[in-house]
Amino acid sequence: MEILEQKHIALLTEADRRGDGATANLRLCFEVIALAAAIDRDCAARLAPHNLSEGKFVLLFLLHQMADGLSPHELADRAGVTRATVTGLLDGLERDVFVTRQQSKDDRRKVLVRLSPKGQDAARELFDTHTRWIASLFAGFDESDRQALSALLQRAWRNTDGRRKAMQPKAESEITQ
Amino acid sequence: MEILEQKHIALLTEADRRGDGATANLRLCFEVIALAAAIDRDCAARLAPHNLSEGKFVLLFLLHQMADGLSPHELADRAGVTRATVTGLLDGLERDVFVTRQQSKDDRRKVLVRLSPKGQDAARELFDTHTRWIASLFAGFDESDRQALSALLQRAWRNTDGRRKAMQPKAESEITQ
DNA sequence: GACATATAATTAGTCGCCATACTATATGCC
DNA sequence: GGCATATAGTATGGCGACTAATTATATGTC
Repeated sequence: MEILEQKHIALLTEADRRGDGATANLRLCFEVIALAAAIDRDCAARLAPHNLSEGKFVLLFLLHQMADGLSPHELADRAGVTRATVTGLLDGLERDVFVTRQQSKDDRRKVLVRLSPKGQDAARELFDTHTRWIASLFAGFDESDRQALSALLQRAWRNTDGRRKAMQPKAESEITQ
Repeated sequence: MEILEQKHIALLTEADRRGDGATANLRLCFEVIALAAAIDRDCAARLAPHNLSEGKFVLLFLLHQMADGLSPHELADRAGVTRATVTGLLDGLERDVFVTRQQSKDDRRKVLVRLSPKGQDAARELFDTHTRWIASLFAGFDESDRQALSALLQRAWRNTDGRRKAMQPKAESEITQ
């Protein structure tokens, strides 16, 4: 049984053939990506029966903490996606009656999103199920395992472009986004 | 600087508040996912200037190894996506003249996909650039680091649903997909 | 008070992925 | 030989993400 996917194996085989020496690092990278992809697939498969996706689940969860409701803008910020994406997710959630949209009184540009009773139930139940499942993936890891894995992941992460870019934003004269 | 994303932090905060004890495992899972997502983003950002996506890059690379061309079906199998997805990717690659489609003579249902000269160049150059970049993410890892990380990832992977399902397909009387 | 600017949400268009359904062609069996 | 079935490729439509543009509303300044 192999954690890697078809495409990774093809890439590795070719890299090996060329003998460029970095094959071991390539494999490692693909293992990280393949594990994450496997977890994402599991997550999607577990949420699908409820008519939910990962993105929708995050919104549900965010709203659950905020009894007063949140605006799409706030949801976007907290979920880390664009407002346009939130609009799309809310369309689905509203259609399936997990959520209601209601115009704000003090600022008529704003919309207030609240959980419906169905949404409340789903959020409460799924949050538990979900966190228990995720935790179970790492069942059997003790504190030293966790620290070892975390440290190794951090070391790789320090080499990503995205993190580099996030490091010196002060030097820029203009923030593009 | 934090490897985790907004949504992960929100989830963790709530789990912590509830004190369900599994927070450390949750965080670990999110770290894996966040690193993989960061790598995927970098990958997309590096390929975008060439008008390529990760999916298209894989096809380019697969074709590069096969001078005689491949059918969409074979491409789908080796890339690990559906034939329909391959059709879409090929549409884009053909539009940008990375690739040509040509009907097979011996089996008129079949199509033979080949790299154009532009595709050849792109594949050769990008394969090198790309593998060097990926390897550089794990620069500084020695063999024991690699084995440690790999072993930890494998342990988590053994707990995924997808892997479980792949383990006993013999017992089923019918293969649903 | 009016106009420039900022902000909120949505719409429209693109992309990559999927599942499903269709068309054309091969193949196997009676 | 002819019909059922399998296979190859594509079309269609959905989802979730993005950017850019649009519309409505606030706000700040002269």
